[in-house]
Amino acid sequence: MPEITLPDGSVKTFPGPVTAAEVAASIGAGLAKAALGCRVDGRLRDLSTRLEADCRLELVTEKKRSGELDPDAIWLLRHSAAHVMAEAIIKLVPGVELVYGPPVENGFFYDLRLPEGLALSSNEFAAIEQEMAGVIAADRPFRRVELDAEAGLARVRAERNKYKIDNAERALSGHRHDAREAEAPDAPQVTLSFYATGEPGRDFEDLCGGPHLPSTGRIGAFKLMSLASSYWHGDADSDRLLRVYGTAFFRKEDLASHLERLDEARRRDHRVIGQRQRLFVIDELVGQGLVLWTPEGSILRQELQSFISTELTRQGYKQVFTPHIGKLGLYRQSGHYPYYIDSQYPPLVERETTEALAEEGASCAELTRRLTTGEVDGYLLKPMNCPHHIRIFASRPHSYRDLPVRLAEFGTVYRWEQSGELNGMVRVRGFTQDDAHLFCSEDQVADEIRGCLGLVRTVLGTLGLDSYRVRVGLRDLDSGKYTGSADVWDKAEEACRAAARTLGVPFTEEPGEAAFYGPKIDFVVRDAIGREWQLGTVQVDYNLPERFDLSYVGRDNQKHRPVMIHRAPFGSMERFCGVLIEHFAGAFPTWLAPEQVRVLPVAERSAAYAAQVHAALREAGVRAVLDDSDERLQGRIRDAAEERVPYMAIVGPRDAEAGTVSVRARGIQKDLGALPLDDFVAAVAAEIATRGARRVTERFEAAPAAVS
RNA sequence: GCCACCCUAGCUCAGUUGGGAGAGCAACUGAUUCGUAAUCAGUAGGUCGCCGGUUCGAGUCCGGCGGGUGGCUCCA
Repeated sequence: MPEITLPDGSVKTFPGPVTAAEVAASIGAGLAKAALGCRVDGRLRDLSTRLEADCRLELVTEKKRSGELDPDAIWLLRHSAAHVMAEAIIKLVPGVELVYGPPVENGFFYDLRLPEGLALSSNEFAAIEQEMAGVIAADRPFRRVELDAEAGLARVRAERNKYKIDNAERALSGHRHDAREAEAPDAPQVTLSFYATGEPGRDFEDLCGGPHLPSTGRIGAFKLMSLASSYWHGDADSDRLLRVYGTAFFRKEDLASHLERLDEARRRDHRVIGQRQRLFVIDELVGQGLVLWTPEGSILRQELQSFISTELTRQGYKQVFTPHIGKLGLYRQSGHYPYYIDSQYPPLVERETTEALAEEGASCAELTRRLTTGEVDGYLLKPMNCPHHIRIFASRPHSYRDLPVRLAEFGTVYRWEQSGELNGMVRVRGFTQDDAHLFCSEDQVADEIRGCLGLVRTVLGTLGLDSYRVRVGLRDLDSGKYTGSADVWDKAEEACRAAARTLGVPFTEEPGEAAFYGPKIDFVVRDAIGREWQLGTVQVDYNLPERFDLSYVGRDNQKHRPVMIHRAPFGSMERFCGVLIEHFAGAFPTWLAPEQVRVLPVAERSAAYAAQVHAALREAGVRAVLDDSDERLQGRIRDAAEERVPYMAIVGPRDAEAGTVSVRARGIQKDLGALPLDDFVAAVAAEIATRGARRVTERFEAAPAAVS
């Protein structure tokens, strides 16, 4: 006689086992119709689940009672859509072996193995979608079939699909990789479940832990998105699978708005905007992942660097410059070579050495060996700036009174990223970090970390990237891969934690995410359309000072080991600018905009005055461009608007007469009115100097339409 | 690196079963001189990514290479 406790605290008693669906029906017809699944004692289950014992029951509907979407509902929907897609694909491509089809953040995928010699292309999506639409229109129920382990395994084995056999074996041994329920990871199942999309024995059936929607008809809208490949078990040495991505929603409008969001992201893509606004190019003759900054993009970067430099100077950093390469021995000592050998450009070896080796008939393997041992020396494109900065620190004796020593450099480093990882400006092979290394005593670590965080706050705040969080990467206590003693680590981790707390932004602690030489703090910023980007990092390092035997003389006249802090709060100029392009969708704040004001004479007879306005702006340090082409004014306004120029100064005979300019501001589709030329120049200059704290548009807010 | 897909004018793209290489925008020239999101006309522009193959004939079919996109895997 189960007693069912509902979320409102009420208890319903039934004379015998009931299904969740029946409980829903006993509450109301509306709920019975809306119910998609249920949570039994917090675990997501089918609506058809039989409740035999006392439990807490929550019925899952599209929206929670509070009105927000229930993530479990969308999970059920997408998991079910994955089954429908699998059925459609199997029907259209006989011989396909299904592997694994879970819901994911924005949809679902199904991994499959195509028969030898067969390919699937996105051209076939329409046919698959049509097939799926048929299954959905038929509104077939999802039926769970549960077999004991032996019978279930026998059945899966009979299908001769090694992937599903593996899935079944893993489920029975507790390794369910599609685990969602809290109970899951290590609780072996004692049964295997299959889900039929319709009638067991007649319709499509798939080994699956469930749960699912009551029926296919609940899938309101879906779309196949893309094809990709994946590895079985995520293992590069294992089978390659074809992954078909799709997404599904309860309503067509939700799918439409999802697609609209994707479009918006595509419109903001820094590669698209970067090309349209000519901010950077990546040229295949120069090389993959190597960014060429155009004059326009260079302004953006230079403005950011100047801003950051100003803040660094304010915080007592000293700027340095170091070369792009260094001798291999330097990196052997730091440990970067050969430990990270796979992610470095190969070493440069002197010509005579190469020739001697060739004469000797040495193999590549032999060369590599000698480079590693130091029998052969060479140069390395620097993968990090720290060794160079360390040598600057070591070039003179230091007293405790000097500390902290803060060496900053916009340092360009080169890393051999896998070609498949490269992405526009945000994942590249040569990039300039806003790097600095702080050499300090142990008791200065916390303050120095706080200083780094302050810098981040200032810069991100100015850019309107107000939403960001912090990840504190701590060591994994069970692993021995770290250098340094436990108490030093404890101190460093506590310093990171304490510093993160003072930031006043959300932070998470992630054990196992520390660098091998120390804990770190990563910054993850959220851009204007809600995407997260990992930018910079602050890392505490006890290892390199040891390796380079760094020291300072303490108050006690003894040598002491400094602690190093590595910090690149914005990661790299490439990634940071790429993120900013997307954040601003190319509409940069005036201080960053490559072109700040466009001067537009109404017609040729105003050319002389326009030239005067142009000159006055340039004189004041404003990046102004004069467009005196004989396009009509409308056309030139359109051009400037599309190029996202912050301000247009439109001048005609009336302005020439009165010594004014008529102002248009980006994003405001009208003439704001006229300002005296000097006022306008001063207002633009002030907006630039204050990095947007004061704005030209303020001049028009007090008295809108003062001048028409 | 791996898998799938893609590569046609400066940009965005069309090119049907293998048979004349196209459009819009940009550029250039001329006309137009105009007060707030596209003035009109004309001209020029291509080794159809590169190399090889099949074919009487290849942008189109096949193979190799290069580059890109989406994923996977990685990211000091």
